[in-house]
Amino acid sequence: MMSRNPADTRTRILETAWKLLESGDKAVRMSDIAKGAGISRQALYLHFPNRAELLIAVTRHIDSVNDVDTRLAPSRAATRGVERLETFIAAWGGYIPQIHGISVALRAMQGDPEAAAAWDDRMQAVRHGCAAAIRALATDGDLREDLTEEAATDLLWVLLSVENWERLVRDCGWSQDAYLREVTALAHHALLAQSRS
Amino acid sequence: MMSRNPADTRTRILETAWKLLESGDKAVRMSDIAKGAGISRQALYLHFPNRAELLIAVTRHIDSVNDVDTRLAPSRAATRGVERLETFIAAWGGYIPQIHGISVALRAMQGDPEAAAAWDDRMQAVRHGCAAAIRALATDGDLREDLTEEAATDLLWVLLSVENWERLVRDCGWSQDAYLREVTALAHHALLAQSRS
DNA sequence: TGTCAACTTTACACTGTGTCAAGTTGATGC
DNA sequence: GCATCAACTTGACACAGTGTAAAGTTGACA
Repeated sequence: MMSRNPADTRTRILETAWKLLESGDKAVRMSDIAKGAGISRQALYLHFPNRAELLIAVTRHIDSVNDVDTRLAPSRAATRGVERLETFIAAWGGYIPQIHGISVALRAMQGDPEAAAAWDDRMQAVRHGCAAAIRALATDGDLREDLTEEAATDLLWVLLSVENWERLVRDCGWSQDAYLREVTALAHHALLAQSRS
Repeated sequence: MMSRNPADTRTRILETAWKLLESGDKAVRMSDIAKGAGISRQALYLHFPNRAELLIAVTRHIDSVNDVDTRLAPSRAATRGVERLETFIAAWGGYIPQIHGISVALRAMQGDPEAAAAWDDRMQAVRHGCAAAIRALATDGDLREDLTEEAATDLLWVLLSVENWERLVRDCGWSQDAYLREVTALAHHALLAQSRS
């Protein structure tokens, strides 16, 4: 028993789970994570009460590793609405690949109310970002006239969903660059009063 | 034992499963379907080899009840590209509510390769419809110049995904009418060379 | 009357999650 | 040096849901 530091073990579990989820191919059972982290399956339950909590902890771990606030800083700093929209799409769209694996696992646990709530919270956070961008657009008078701010927020939020990223990048074989480019262009055409390329 | 006709029992199973999936609230186990159809759980396996095959049979049943070909006739009959796009969105978008329940169940069975393949097939069929509409647009010269036919097909396909419908109608509380209206408008702005309302 | 097909009941194997209890082991304090 | 404690181990078990197997019931039909 080399490393007996509980914090070490915890992060090793989280990193292992992240890696396994990211690789995506399989189902990722508790025993897989335990084996990957080099501990017994039961030891997982010394660190996390159940699978849902473990997955939720993984998302928080990914967030802290990636420093979400820093990623979003350019968007918050943007002065013009269009700029804010573009930087937000770049920030969130660039973050999706990181959380894609955990997203699949969490959505597959629809049965568990805790897991559902955790994923829902994250999506609501994204929605707030969308709302802020749309509000900035509206303030500049750049929002398409026949769209409510509410409706525009919903549309942008849906457009930027992880599922859409999965479809385009994984199913359609788009590169991450192509995804960002086309989604940004689509948002322009769909949301702005007059589209400027 | 009143109705001993196997075909009757089969359709009763399919209708029951459809109804239960549509209601959406719960997990819909084999025993739920059996109870709903008024037979024993084991009798299900006299009609379907496993859960995946049953779910697939439900989708086929829904298709036959709803007569998909008739729904798509207006789209195929459309002469101009824009008209074809609009009628296709109306047809498919109007069909989504019917298959929404089974869609959730089938996607939740990602583990099962048969279920995955079945859902994939259906999505590819939708994609073909998207491709036909895009091709018609391109032929008319109405497609946005900076879009490949391929890319435009991908975008339309993603836009019309069941997941996006779920988000907008279920999560955001849009009416089916609002969904069809806004999605059609979005497709116009996103895909057409110059948007005409 | 006998046979067959649809269906029933009971029982069990398998997988994956989560719980419980009784060890083992290494660091730390005294 | 010795006890203690926390992290971890092994092994067993309950539970849910799917799928399999086997033996019995029942109604239709020839």
